[in-house]
Amino acid sequence: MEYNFREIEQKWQKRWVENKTYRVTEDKSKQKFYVLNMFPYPSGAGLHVGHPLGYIASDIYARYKRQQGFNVLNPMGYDAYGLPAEQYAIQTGQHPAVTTVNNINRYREQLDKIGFSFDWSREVRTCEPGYYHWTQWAFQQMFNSYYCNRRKKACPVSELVAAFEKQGTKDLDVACSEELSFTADEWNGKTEKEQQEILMNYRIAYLGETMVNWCPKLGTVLANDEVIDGVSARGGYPVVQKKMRQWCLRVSAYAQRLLDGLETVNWTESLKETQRNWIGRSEGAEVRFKVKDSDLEFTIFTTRADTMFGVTFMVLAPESELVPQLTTEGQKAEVDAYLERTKKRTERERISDRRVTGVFSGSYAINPFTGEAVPIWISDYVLAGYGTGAIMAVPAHDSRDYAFAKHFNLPIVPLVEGCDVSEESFDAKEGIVCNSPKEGVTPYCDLTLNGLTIKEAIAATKEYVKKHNLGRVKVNFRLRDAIFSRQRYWGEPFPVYYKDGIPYMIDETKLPLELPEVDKFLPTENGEPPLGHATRWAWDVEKGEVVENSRIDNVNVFPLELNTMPGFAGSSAYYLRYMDPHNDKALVSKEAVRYWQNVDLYVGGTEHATGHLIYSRFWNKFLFDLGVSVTEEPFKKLVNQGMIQGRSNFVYRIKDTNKFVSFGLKDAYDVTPLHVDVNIVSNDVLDVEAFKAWRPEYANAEFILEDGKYICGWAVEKMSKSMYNVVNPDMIVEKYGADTLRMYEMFLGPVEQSKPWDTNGIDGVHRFLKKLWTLFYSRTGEFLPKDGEPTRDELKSIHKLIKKVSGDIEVFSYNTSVSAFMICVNELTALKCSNKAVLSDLVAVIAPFAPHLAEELWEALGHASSVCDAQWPAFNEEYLKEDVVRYTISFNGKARFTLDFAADADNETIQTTVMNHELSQKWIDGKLPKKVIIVPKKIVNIVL
RNA sequence: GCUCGAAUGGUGGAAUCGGUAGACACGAGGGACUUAAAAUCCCUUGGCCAGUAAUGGCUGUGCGGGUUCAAGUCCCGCUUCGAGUACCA
Repeated sequence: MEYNFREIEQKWQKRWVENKTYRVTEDKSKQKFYVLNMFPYPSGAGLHVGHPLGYIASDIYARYKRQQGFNVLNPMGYDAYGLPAEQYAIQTGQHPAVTTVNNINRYREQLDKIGFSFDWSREVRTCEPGYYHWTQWAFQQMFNSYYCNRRKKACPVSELVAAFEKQGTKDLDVACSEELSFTADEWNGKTEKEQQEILMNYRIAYLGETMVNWCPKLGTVLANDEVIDGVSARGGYPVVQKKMRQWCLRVSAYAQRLLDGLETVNWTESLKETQRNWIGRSEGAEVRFKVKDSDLEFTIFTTRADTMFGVTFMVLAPESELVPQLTTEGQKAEVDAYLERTKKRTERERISDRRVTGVFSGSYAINPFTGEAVPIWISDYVLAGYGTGAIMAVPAHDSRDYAFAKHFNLPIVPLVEGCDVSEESFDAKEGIVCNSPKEGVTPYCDLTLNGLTIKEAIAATKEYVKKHNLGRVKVNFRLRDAIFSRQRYWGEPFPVYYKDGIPYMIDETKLPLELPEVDKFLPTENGEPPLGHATRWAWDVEKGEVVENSRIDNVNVFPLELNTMPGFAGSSAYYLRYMDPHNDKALVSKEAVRYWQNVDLYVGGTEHATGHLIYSRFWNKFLFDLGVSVTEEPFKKLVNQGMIQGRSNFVYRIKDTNKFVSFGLKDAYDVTPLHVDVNIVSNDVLDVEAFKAWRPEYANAEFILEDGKYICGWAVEKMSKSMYNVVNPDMIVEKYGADTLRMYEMFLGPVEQSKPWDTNGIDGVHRFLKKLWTLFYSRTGEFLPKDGEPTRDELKSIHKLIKKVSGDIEVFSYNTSVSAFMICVNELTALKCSNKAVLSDLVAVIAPFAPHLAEELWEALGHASSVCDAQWPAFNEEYLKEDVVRYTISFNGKARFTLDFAADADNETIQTTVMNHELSQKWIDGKLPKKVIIVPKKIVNIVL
């Protein structure tokens, strides 16, 4: 009987649905295990063969854990808000909700064919009100919280207000946008509006005036991780800097915790490193500089406090608030011209064109360590957003300052013994400090760093700064607050209305605030976001409901926020929602979250390293402070699956003809390589007839063949329609079955590694499954397995397999597991094994990989339950023991011959036997060997 | 520029603690069955050399050194490729 995968797979997929096989509930009698995939954005293109890679890997793990007796949560859902659906809506007028649902249905259809063990009853979609209710709710909680640096957690803003009323900002140590200082009396004397504005400085979700990445083409702002090389990550449109009032999340408050948390999670070192770099902690000092002939002073941040004596000028960011204050009359025209020029440059230009530019402000700053006056310059190599937006320039020891000094002919003072700064700066933090204070100059302060190492000098200077109150020791982070507003339609609406220009949260009990209908998805004529088109988008405070805009009256009815939330809002806490997806009272119930805790295994791509994986850790930490989440970190272990690239094929057309020459002969002609659809190429051999039928212009194509075949060239490229290298999983499933697809994707190589898709090897895997089938069914359809005692060889083979696969799954080495299956099946076939017990074990261990086939065979073997609940077999070392162990006998590391010994032979016996062996005598040649090394089970090496 | 990772046959990739490479699969070549094809099965397959043959020898994991009885694996110095990040003071 043939292995009829189509029938088998259909049958079991239906049964799984009927029997609710993958439904999970909180079961306190079992240990939980939470497996999660990064949920997909359902794009219009559908799934290609690369998408399921991670899902298959995690599905195998989930099934394996279940067979080990764990209660496994393995959910799936959709990150349904996003730009493509909205862009499509703008072009076609089709409502994004419709596009999204269509895409989701298509995804679901494709996913179902692969046989995943997802509990679809827990599906979430970020665009559904029942889901974004809790996205909005979390935002409100952030609005109502501030971050206390002392307790290192988020606390209610009401506590902060109480503190202001009692003692103003005295003893305040909280995360803020700007250091403010006021007394209780001053606070109490302020109007509501003024107080609200001050509170914005402290809220975790706050409205802030910030420089944003504005993408004119998309008509929206983008977060830093959504901008790559100065263009938008989606669409690749130019991005410019613009100051805007936006909702922001005070992610920076959590910088230290985000950094510390990395030590506690089981992620790859490289991913943790990426996050560390993104968080960018740097220890340094803030030092105040007075402005010459003025009462003004300003603060700079430096990590190189030891270089205070090498400061030869100061630089301000063009956007710095100090610029207008420090620009002198005489320089004003020049400065304004410079500011105008830099403003026009996009982020991209600033990156690509790194010419040294700058302008003198006309003012001088007094170095607090030397009393020296140094000129203050303005240049765009200093960033407004980092540190204080102002730096002290030490050209001798900073390459950027060096380039600037050279360009504008400013002095360079070296401070490290023996360093040569005639050609380039000496940036290394190694060496002995000299020149401080400058030789021959009467010291202005009593600090001498000469003779110290740079490290010691930094510490000494920091100490001095503290002692003399010249500034303070400071830790800076590169991590910025996340900009949380998008000028888009297809996103979560903010549950916010505006009264007198001040944002207020709509009542928590009235959530969710549903996305309104609009007739156009573009910005309005006066530049408002698309929600500006909504006619019913006002909030009646009295009634607690959305009403017509016409009713806005400044008493009870107020306009609602027009921005929507960014893509990462909905994906930041979805793993919590899966624990309790239908709860309309809370994001997640206490019981559910206490049971499921956090994600044990998270599988997804590295592209989310600085986006989703930062935001969602932040979001979780915030919810942890609130007591909603019960763990500090959301994802215990993280596996990054590699990207599957396309393997494109080429045909070579001889120029100006319709003649195509085979790969091996192409060098003899003048040819143009052309992409050819990989689906009509097999093992790089072109299906010539299919090629003629592929495109009308090729109908009359002629071919120059080699060995009667047309061989195509190939290259690894991104999988995309335009390269004709997209392989659709449905096609593979249709041709070979889901089980073959699953096993083949795993066999392709390590899950973490990126690799090109190549359908060529799939026959081998399919052949293997057919071979497995023949262990169970004869050609005539007779069921072969019989009761009885397994032989020693059979036991050895199957236990070797169990041991190997058990170990491999734990470390995600699925490709070697598939090899092990092949070896075992070959062995059992050779042994003509028909033992039921042995074959049951085989089916049980292959079940996570090929669930449909396993179910079919499991049932045939007479088991009543699903193979999903088949206990994972234990291996017995006894069976793996060899009777005889073959040793390789080496002399000075060169293998010479082999000898067999009983497995339990002791070293002394082995040594004696080897030394007395006639073949050994030839090499030893009568002399005594220096050393005999016996490596257990492997080698006897005799050192002569 | 900085950080991290990788490099093994024609190809994808194996190789726990350093243990004497190339598992498994593809492709290729040869053979069996068949009128023929498909399917299936068997043999060979890193390179070079010797032999009628079983077999034997040399060489071989990007390059150059080193440690070791023994190095794909450890150490030092390079080359190339990939990923992340980019004026972060």
